[in-house]
Amino acid sequence: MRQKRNQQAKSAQGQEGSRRAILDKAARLLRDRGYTSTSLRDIAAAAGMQAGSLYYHFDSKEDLVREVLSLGTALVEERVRGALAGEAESAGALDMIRTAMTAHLQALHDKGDYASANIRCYGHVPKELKAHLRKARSSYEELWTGLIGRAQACGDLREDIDPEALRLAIIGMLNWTLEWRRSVAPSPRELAASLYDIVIEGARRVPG
Amino acid sequence: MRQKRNQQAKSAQGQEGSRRAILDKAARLLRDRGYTSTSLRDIAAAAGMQAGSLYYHFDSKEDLVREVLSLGTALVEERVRGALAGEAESAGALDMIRTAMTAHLQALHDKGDYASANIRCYGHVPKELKAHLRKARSSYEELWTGLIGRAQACGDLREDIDPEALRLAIIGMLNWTLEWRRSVAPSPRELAASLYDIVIEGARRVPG
DNA sequence: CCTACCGATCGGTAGG
DNA sequence: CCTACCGATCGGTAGG
Repeated sequence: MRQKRNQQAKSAQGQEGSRRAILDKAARLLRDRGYTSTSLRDIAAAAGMQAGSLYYHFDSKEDLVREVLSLGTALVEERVRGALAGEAESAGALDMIRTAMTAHLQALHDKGDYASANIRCYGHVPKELKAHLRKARSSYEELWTGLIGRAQACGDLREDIDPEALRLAIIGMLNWTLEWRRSVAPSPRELAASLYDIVIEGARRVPG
Repeated sequence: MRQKRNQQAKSAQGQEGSRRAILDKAARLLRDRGYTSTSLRDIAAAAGMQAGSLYYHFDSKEDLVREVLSLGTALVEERVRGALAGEAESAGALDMIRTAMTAHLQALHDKGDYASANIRCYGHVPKELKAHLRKARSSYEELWTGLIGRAQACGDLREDIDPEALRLAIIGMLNWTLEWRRSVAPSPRELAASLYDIVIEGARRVPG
């Protein structure tokens, strides 16, 4: 009886572990090869099982990929919200933007297979799945809209800049760093500092 | 005799026309679906021919795609160099950067299937082809390195900013606009003006 | 979870 | 350029 319960518990853990292993391997493959050139057989082999066995855990390829890419957005948002929550209460609006940029880059570059897979596959995914992912992104976009809006309201950022353009400029800069050759890229922290400096202070030399 | 020469000329034109039509259709499909989900049968059907007939014009899928994606880089570089060549001699270093940003965005958004295909497929392409494309990109990168270097040398841009970080920030901002929903995006010209303002002047509100 | 298999589709080729 | 076809591989399923 006890034996049986243990087996059930062990089995449940094994199932969850396998499921997580599949997602991990899928994230890496999706990041490296893209949506359509990542086959279920590739994913299964990487996870140490047969192709058909994936259907014990997922209903379809689209289902599996949806979970990977949704996690990608969720993990970035979670990390950024966590970093913001850890800020001192005295932090200004610009400090929070710098913190968010740093956390976003860290989520992308440190074990960021899920986030990278999302960014690199989003454009090539079936439209039904794309619509689903777009909704998940909007929550994160609102976070940034709030950060920028508060910085403008308290006078830290120019109010003549379209907040949506600024948000897309920042996100674009950050996400594009995935295209950099790894050898050239500095640490996420240094990278965030450089890009924050450029976009907030401006690249123009101020005379005097 | 004249008849025959005309036929030959016509035939040559027809071949070139077909070849160009194939590339055009392939560019659009590659932009929309990505590398691996664009089949040769899709491309052939869009160009009004049978799948096997593509091998009359190209040696392989990789060969066809290489030509599309290489053209993508070349067309952007050409447009930017053309715009810079048309600048007044009195143009300052920052004017030239603004001109280059505008031309880059115009090449991306106005009939920019080739450039968009390059940007969206680059990450998912076979590594041999990727190495080839990287070389083609480096010429364009040097153009930007030159623009930024001159602007720093003449005192228009801060010299404490890493020129490579600035180049990648600008290119990242510009290329990421392809991810915007079309309904939201303003014209390339307005877009370039907004992003130039953000990156050069900075988003911070200057007191006073 | 595996074995064994399905129909569909892929890139590519032979021969004209 | 087309017809007709190749072997390989795809996502997915039946039955255990």
